[in-house]
Amino acid sequence: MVSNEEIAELLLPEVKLTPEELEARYPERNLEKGAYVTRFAPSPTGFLHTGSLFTAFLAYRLAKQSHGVFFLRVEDTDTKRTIAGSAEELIHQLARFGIIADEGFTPSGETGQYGPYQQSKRGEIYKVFIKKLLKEGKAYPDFCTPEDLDKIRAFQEANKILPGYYGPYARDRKLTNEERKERILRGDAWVIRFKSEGNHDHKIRFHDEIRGDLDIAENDVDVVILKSDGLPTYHFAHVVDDHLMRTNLVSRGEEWIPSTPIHLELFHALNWEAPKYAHLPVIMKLDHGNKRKLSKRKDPEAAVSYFLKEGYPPESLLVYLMSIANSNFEEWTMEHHSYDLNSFSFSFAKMSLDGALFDLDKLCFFSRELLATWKGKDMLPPLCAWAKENSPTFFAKIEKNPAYMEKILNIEKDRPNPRKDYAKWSDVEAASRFFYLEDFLPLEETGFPYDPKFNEEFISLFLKDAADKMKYGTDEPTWWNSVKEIASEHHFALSNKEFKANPSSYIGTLTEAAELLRLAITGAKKSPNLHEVIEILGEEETKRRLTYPVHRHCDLAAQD
RNA sequence: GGCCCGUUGGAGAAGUGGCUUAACUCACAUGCCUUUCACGCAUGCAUUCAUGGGUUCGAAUCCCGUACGGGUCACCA
Repeated sequence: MVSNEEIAELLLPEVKLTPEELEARYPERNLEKGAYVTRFAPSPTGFLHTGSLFTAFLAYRLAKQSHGVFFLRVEDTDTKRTIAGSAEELIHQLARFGIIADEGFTPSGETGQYGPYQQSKRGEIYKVFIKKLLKEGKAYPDFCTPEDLDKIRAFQEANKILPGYYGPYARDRKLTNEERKERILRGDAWVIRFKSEGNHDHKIRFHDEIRGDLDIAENDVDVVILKSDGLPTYHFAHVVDDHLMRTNLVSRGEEWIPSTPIHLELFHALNWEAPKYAHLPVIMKLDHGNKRKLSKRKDPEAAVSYFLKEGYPPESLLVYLMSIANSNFEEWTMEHHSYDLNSFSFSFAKMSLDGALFDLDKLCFFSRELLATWKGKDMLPPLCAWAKENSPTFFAKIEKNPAYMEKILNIEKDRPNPRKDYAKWSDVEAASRFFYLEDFLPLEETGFPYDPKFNEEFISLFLKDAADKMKYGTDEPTWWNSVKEIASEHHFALSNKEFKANPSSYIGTLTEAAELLRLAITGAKKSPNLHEVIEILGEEETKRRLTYPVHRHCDLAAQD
């Protein structure tokens, strides 16, 4: 008679540690009541996905607001898909959003008492529990080749039976220990499967923190828990790690709901208490009238790097994500006049169940609102950082005279309702071009779309007069009065009413006069407050622009 | 295909049997303000809560069926 112990020994002779030793090595955490231990557990298989940021962010907030622990564990058990360096990149990108783990991987390395926090380095730990299950007869070696598995599946499909390695179709489950021993000694390749005691016709009920009670069929599949490469599958690694790392709240994407019964059965078999689960909705996108998951391949906004590159402040994205996560967040921001995410208490109860469509418009809205609350000095450093990475020419301009850029950023900021021009840093680059001579000169040469009702000679005279007589270095009303005076001298009506009452006695309206100035000075029909623009440009440059030979260029679509 | 989850306007959503002739926000539209644009302000935008049936004096809210959308059925996570 070959015992389970003997099989376990044959399979995993190198395992000497005991489960008890591990339990002692990773003791229960001593935290205040209600504190959540959460985690973000990415696979280092590529760039940081927007959905992952969402998941990571919420797990982070949950831990923070409950005075718990948030750790970052790298799930790299799929060695084939692992991309070197991507874990580091993930961690650094998360850090740019202020999401820095208390434990596990941080930008400055690995820390914490519950490590290693990288699954590929925990091989021995998993095997300790695999061996335990083996000894207890709760797991067994499976010698099926991929071809064998294909055959089983093909048979099931042909006979319209539920596919999978379970019950009567779990071929090697029925092997005797003698047979197992013989095949192991013979050197046949094996994996370890969990021996499920579940019944697919039974439903189990488990509580999801977001969705409430869920009734799902029990697991009856003998899932692989140890792959032929000696590493565990996700299912087993999750159960062991989250138990040993004392996670008490697992938040993950809703795609994990169907496999939760497997995890629950595993926890039960190991005699552990399962953590709470919260299955987060997935962020979707509308594609030809259909909702679908944000796709890495089709959607640029699926990659967090896209937003960073476009120059959305990380804070904006986070605010937007929180608005999708909790329906009451937006009202909270209005009530508190604040976008401080740390002050807002996130709750599962206010979470909607189906995946929100990613809405770039709304992101921009939040971003504009947020940036409007930042002064020039707050905006300058992140703007610089963005430009340095994404637009060297822009960066050079800023760096040459940061104070100048700060003034530009401060335009119309000093009032109760500041402008909301910028949703992202690249907007600043576009909007500030005319302030820089090297960008303005070529435009000036091409000419501007002056209203055809004025001839060039008149425009020249008016602008020249304005250059000479307008007041510089004064407050706005004084300046504006000087402009009005000049306009009046050139037979512009001082109000639209006056003009309407007596159109023949005026050459045009004050609005039209202002447009001429605006075009000459900024090159566009729309611009921020002219007075502030002039004050930033300075008297000399303003005069130069106003006295530059007038070129009319009517079909400049870009002048808007 | 089996199973699971979901379905309130273009988008995010409030709503948990009567206070809903369905909040609020974005987007859109119009108007006011204004030296332009933006801001701000005002107004408009679901006679209806995927759909059919049922329970009830009364349903977006409870029950059943249908449709649609999403997810999942790997030695991937």
